[in-house]
Amino acid sequence: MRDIPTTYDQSKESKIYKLWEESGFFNPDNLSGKPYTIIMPPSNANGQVHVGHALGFTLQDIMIRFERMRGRKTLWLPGTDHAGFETQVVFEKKLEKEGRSRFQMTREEFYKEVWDFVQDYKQQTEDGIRRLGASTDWSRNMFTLDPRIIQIVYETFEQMYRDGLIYRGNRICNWCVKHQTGLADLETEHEERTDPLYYIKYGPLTLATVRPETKFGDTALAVNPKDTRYKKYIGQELEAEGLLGKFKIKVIADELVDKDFGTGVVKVTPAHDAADFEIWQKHSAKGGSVPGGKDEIPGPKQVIDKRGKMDLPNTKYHGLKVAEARKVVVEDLQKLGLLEKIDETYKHNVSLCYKCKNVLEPLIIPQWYVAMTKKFKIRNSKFEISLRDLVVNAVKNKKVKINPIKFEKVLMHWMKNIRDWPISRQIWWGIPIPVWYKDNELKISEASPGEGWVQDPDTFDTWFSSGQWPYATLMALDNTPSNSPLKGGEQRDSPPNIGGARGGINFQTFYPTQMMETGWDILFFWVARMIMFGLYKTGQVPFENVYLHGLVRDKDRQKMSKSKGNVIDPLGVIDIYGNDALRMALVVGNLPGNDLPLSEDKVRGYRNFANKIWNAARFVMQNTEGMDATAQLAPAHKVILKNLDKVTNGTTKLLDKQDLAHAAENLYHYFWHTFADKIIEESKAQLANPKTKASTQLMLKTVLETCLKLLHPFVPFVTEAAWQINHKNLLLVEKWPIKLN
RNA sequence: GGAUCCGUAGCUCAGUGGUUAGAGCGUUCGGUUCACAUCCGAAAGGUCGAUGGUUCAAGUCCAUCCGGAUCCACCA
Repeated sequence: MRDIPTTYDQSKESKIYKLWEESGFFNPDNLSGKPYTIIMPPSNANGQVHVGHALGFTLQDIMIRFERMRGRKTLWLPGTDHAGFETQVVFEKKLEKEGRSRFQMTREEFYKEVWDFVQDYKQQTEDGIRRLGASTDWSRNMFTLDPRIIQIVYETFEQMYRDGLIYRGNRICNWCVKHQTGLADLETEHEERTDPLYYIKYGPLTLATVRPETKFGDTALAVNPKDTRYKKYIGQELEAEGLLGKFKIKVIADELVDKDFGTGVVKVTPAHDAADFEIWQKHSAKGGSVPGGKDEIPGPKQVIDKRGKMDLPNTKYHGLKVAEARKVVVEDLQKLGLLEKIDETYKHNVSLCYKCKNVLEPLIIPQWYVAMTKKFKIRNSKFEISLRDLVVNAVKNKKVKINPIKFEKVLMHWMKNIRDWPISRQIWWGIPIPVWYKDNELKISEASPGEGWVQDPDTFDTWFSSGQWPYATLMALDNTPSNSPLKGGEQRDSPPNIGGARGGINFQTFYPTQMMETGWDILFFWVARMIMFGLYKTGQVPFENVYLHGLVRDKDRQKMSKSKGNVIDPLGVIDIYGNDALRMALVVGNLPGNDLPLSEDKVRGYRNFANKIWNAARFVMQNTEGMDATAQLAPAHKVILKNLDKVTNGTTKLLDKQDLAHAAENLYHYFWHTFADKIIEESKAQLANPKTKASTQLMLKTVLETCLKLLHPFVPFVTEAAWQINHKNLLLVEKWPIKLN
């Protein structure tokens, strides 16, 4: 009998990984067949590898290993993300703890420190990806700040600018006073609060507001045109008593005003309220957005600055924070008899910064925007379409299929109501916007176009660059010489590149990719933008399928968080229970789009399964030594193999349907409760009988090896370890058992 | 305000309109040195959220309601 340990030793996993990696089979250059590509969502290089990473890696690795065994030229391209705002927030927290602040540093100092911080985590993340067993092609590893990537991002920016799809707009944005940057709507949260609603007298009228401190920025009062109570005031200029003496204010009519809110009169403060900004645009030629709009009211009057303090020089309110100013203003209004009443029960939604949860201050700050609904002409065609509709059509026509399908609806609904996307951020950690200004001129250029030019101080929203990831990575690998003179500051006069993307062998071979596997929480942030950029830049979708996984929660369905102390460290788990155990725990019972509760018990259960595989293999190998490979199968054993074919077919079908959870569960069940509990148990007597021995041996060996192959994508380590006992080649590239008929 | 999803065993969830509604974990009982410190066998446990409808047939389709979750959103 061969001496095989009775327990699967998971400490050998790193050796197995090394064996795979050094074999070269992670690299599609060493594989043949039809390409199958997954671009890994680049992991944020600003923290430890967490169990959410482990989930994504596991699902992607299963798909990749399955397709590789099925004979496809599989590329799984790994990468890490500088993660602009996310990383800057993490880093600023760290500075805060050290009693420092970015506002005491130069931009260069800050950038360098963050760079080193990120490089450190980048290394840790890449180690984590290896330890989690991901069969990625490390020769094609990518980082979002790779100069080749940045180059491509700049080219896209330039193209879109020339197509009129990118513009600089001076309009109201979500401003985070703490982080000192504008944010997209997606980066805001809404919270219902009960705040006092103040009824304030404006001459003969009374209006209700939750923000009395912004009254200094009022440029009009507005009522609903159908409101008979106020008809006589429309168009009138009222004289009113205010905190800074008498003032005049015009009354206008707008449908947006709700007759039933408060008194039916609202103040219009375009500099500090998004709805008011819109009213101003409608009622002013200078508002710009409505051609031929009536020039009824003055423009926005800013009374709050970027730090969230009152900007009213030479008044008692100047320099007060908004919250303090509100108190003082209310007191003063009361003293002057201008405060009619306070409704303390008013409930409304406030917008918060999704990171620091501070109330956002709507401010007018110039930002760069992507025009989502504006039509543009596709190159070499008369066809006009908007970026939004590129995405909508691709999803509608199933050029991109989303699993689970309900997210197609969710995406469509979001796209339908989409507004222009602000892509500039007032942060330092990120890709600088390649725009330079001089007097009233603007040039797109990576480097300074010359004397007197000043660069736009902003950086890109991370999603503007990561949204280009699928083609950018592949094009960067090809490192096709760029025809963009961005570096020199000259303007290119070439048409947009739609449908005629440049690209070398990597791009041509692997684009469009087959699968994008990521979390549903970044469907809008990332997936939608990738589809958009992909179609715009290359004329093709970036991926044919999207698989969206959910959030890994603790055993009580709680979100994992450091403060709750319920965070599961995947690397710690695999040290104790092994990689395969964690992988099974992450995949069984995990349907796309659903959150997954994970417990140590569950992992332990699958550790037992890994050991079961090991021991079944041990039993079969010990009992099939020197077997007669030409033996005839007994009819009973043929039946067993026939049933095994059903398992093979079932697994293949489920994997084709992207139903990894059931594929894993069925295999688990078959292997343990059919193969181990029944087939092996019954084989013991047959092995002891010389008449049935040979057939039994052949049957056992066939079932075992088929199972090892079928199980390999799910539990690659233990299956490879078992396989290696008797084979010189790697299970990694064994042929997938195909029994479909 | 708009939208989406979910209510099935103690827990987590499966369940193409068709026998007796399943799995894993947990629970209870029994057995095990013979591949398996990580084993095996068996059992208990369900008016499938409620009501009504379509159908020969409904956990499954439709409507309404109740309960829960989530996403989006410029109403002061």
